[in-house]
Amino acid sequence: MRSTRTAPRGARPTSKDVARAAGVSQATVSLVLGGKWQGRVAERTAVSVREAAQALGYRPNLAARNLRLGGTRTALLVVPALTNEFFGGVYTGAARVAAEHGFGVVLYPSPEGIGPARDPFDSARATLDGVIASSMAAEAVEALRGPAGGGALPLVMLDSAPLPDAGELTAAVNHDVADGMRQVVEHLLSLGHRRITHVAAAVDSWTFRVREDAFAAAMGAVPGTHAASEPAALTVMGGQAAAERALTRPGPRATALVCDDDILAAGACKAARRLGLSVPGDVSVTGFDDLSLATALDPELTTVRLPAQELGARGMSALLALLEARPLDEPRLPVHLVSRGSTAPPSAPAPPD
Amino acid sequence: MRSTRTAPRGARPTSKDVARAAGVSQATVSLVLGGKWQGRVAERTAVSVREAAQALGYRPNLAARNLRLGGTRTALLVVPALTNEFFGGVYTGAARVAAEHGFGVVLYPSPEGIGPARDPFDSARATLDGVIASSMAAEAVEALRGPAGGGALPLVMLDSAPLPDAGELTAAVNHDVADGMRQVVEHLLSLGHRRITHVAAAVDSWTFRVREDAFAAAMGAVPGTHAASEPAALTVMGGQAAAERALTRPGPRATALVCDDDILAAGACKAARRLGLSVPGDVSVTGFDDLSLATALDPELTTVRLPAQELGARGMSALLALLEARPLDEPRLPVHLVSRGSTAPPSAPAPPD
DNA sequence: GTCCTAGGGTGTTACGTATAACCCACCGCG
DNA sequence: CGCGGTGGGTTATACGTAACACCCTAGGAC
Repeated sequence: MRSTRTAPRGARPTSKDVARAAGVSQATVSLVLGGKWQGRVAERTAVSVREAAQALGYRPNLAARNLRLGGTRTALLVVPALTNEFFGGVYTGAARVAAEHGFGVVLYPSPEGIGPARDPFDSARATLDGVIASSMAAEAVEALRGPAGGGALPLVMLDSAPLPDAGELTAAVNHDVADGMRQVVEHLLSLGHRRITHVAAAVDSWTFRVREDAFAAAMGAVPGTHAASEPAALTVMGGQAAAERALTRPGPRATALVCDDDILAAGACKAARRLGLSVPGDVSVTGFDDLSLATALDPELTTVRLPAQELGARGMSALLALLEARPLDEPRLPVHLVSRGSTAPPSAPAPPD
Repeated sequence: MRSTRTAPRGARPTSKDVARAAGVSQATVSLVLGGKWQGRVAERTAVSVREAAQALGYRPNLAARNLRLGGTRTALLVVPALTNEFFGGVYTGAARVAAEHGFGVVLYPSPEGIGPARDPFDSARATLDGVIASSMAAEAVEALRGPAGGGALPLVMLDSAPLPDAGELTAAVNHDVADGMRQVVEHLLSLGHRRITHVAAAVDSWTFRVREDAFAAAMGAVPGTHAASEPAALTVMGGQAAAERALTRPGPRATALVCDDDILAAGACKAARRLGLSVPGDVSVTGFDDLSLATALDPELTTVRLPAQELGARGMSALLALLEARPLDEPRLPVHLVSRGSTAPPSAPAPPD
C-alpha cells in the first residue's frame, strides 16, 4: 500500500518499470533501448523489451541520462532579439543541423526583454554543451564565457567581431557582408549612379562596421563618385528620419540610398514619398537581409540576401566540430544581391505607364 | 596521482568541491546555497561556503538538480513558425513571466522546418514540466499530449480551438479576435463603407475561423451592406492575388478590404497600386497583428493590435497555475484597433497634394 | 547533578540512466 | 571427461544534488 497502483500523476514509467514488465533487468533495457545490444541480448528478448517500453509509453528521463553522460547534447543560441525574422532563420538552420546529430537547441534572447530575475543563461551554463552567439556585441560575448575559472564553454560566434583573446574553444562563422556591400555599390554604379548615401545603422556591431568600411572602399575605388553617410536608429522611423536628412541636405541630391537593413530601407522609401520623390524614378533604394518585408513593399526592394538558415546551420556544424575536437573551417558565407524594383538608372525618363 | 590537480577540461567544480574548500560537508553546501539554512547553519559558516563557491566559480549541475527534484522548471513553447515576429513576442512574454518564477522556456517551432531525425519534442517530454502551444491546429495539439498512457503534460493553448476532450490539466488563453474584427467592421462602416470584402487567410485554424464568423456577423447586423470573402494563402503574394481577384470582380467594386493579417494587407496594398487604385483614396485596407510591417508600409496600416507578449505572459501564468493546482482564470485578452492612414471614407476627393 | 532543548551540523539515501565487470550454462573439442 | 569459449544475460556503481533523519555539544532549568 505504499503507493497507488496506477501512478497518480506525472509518475512516468522508468526503465526499471519496463524491465519488470519485460521480465529482464534494468541493464538489459538500457542496452536494448540504447542500441548497444548487438551480440549481447537475444533478438527475442530485445523485441519483448521494446514492446514493453511501447506499451508503457516509456520515455527516457533526460535529466538522468544527462547526469550520467555528463553532457546534455544541447546548445544555447543567443540572439539580440526574436522580433526579427532574421534570427528566426538562424535558429531554424541551427536546430535542423542539431537534430541531425541528436542535439537540441535552446534559444535565449539576450538580456533586454527578459526579466532580470536569475539570468537564465547563468543557471543554464552547467547543463549546456556549447554556445552559439549571433550578432552579439563583444562585451556581451565576453560575459557569456563565464568566470573563466571553471570550464569555459565552447563558443561559436556568428556575424560578430573576433574575440581578442579567442581561446581554442572558439570559432567564428560570418556572412561576407563586405562583399555584399561591394555588390550593392557596383550594381548602383553600373546603373549610372555617382552620388550615393549610405544610411548606416547606428549600432556598434561588427556587421555594420564592416558595411560602412566596405561602402567607403567600394566608392573610393571609383573616381568621380560622391559618397556620404547618414547614421540611423535601427527602426523604420530611424530610417525615415535619416533618409529625410540625406535627401534634403543642401547641394546636389543623392540619387541612391544604400541602407544597412531592409527595415531602414522601408523607412527610406517612406521618406522619399513624403518628399514627393518616386522610388526608383528619383531615388534608388537598397536594403540588406531580404526579409519578407522586402517583397511586401511597393516597389519591391533590391536587397542583399543573407542566408540566415545557412548561417545557423554552419554555426551549429562548427560547434559540433569544436566539441569533437575535429578540424573546422571557418567559412565566410557568400551573399548575393537580389535585384528588384527599387533600383533603376538615375534621372531616368518616367516609366512608360 | 589519480587525476590532474587542475581539472583538465570541462571538469566543473561540484558542491563536493565547494564543501572541501569551505571545510564543511556537502549537505551544508546544499543547504546554504539552496537558501534553506535559516537556523540550521551559523552565519559565519554560510558566509565561508558562499565565498568558496564564488572562488571556485561553482554552478549547480542542473541535470543533477532536475533528477533529484523530479522537475525541470522548464516549459516548452510550441509555435507554428519563428519567421513571424508575432511569435517572437509570444516567446518574449512567456519567458519574462517564467524567469520571474525561476522557470525557463524552451522554444520548439513545430515540425516543418526541423529535420525529422528524432523529434526533439518527443525526447524532451520527459524533462519538461508543461507545454504551451500557440496557434496550433487541433490534431497537432492532440499529438503533443502524448500516448495518453503515461503522464500527460499540463497544456496551455493560446489562440487555438478548445480541445474536445480537454482534461483537467488543460487551459486556454485567447485573444478576443472576434471583438477585433467587430471593431474593424464598425470602423469602416462609420467611415461610410458599405461594400467590404474580407481577405481571409486560407488556413484551418481557430483564430481565422473566428474572424470569418465575426466578419459575417458584424456585416449581417447592418442592413444595406454587402459582404464578400476571398480566401488567400498566408503570404504577401497570396494577399496580393486575392485582393486582385476581389477588386476586379464584375459588379460594383468593394471600397474596403479587411485582411486577416498584416502580411495579407501588404499584398492587398500592392494589388491596389498595380490596378491603379490609391490606398486609401479608392480602397481602404486593414490588417491584423500590428507587426512592424504595419508602420513600414506607406500609407501606414490601420490594423488590430494583438498583444503578443501579453498572450505569452498570460499563457505562462496559466501554466504555472496549472502546475500548482491553483484556480485559474482563462482570460479573453482585449485587442484594439489602431487607426492609421490606410483607411478613409470611400470615394473621397483625392488628398490635397 | 541530571535532563531537556536548541543550535549547528553531518551521514546517508534516492533520483533514473549507462556501462564496466561479472557470472553462468551450454557446446564443441581434444 | 575436462576445459575454454561464447552467447546471453545480471549486479553493482557512479553521475551531483537535495533533504530526511540523525548526532553531538553546550547551556539552562530544576
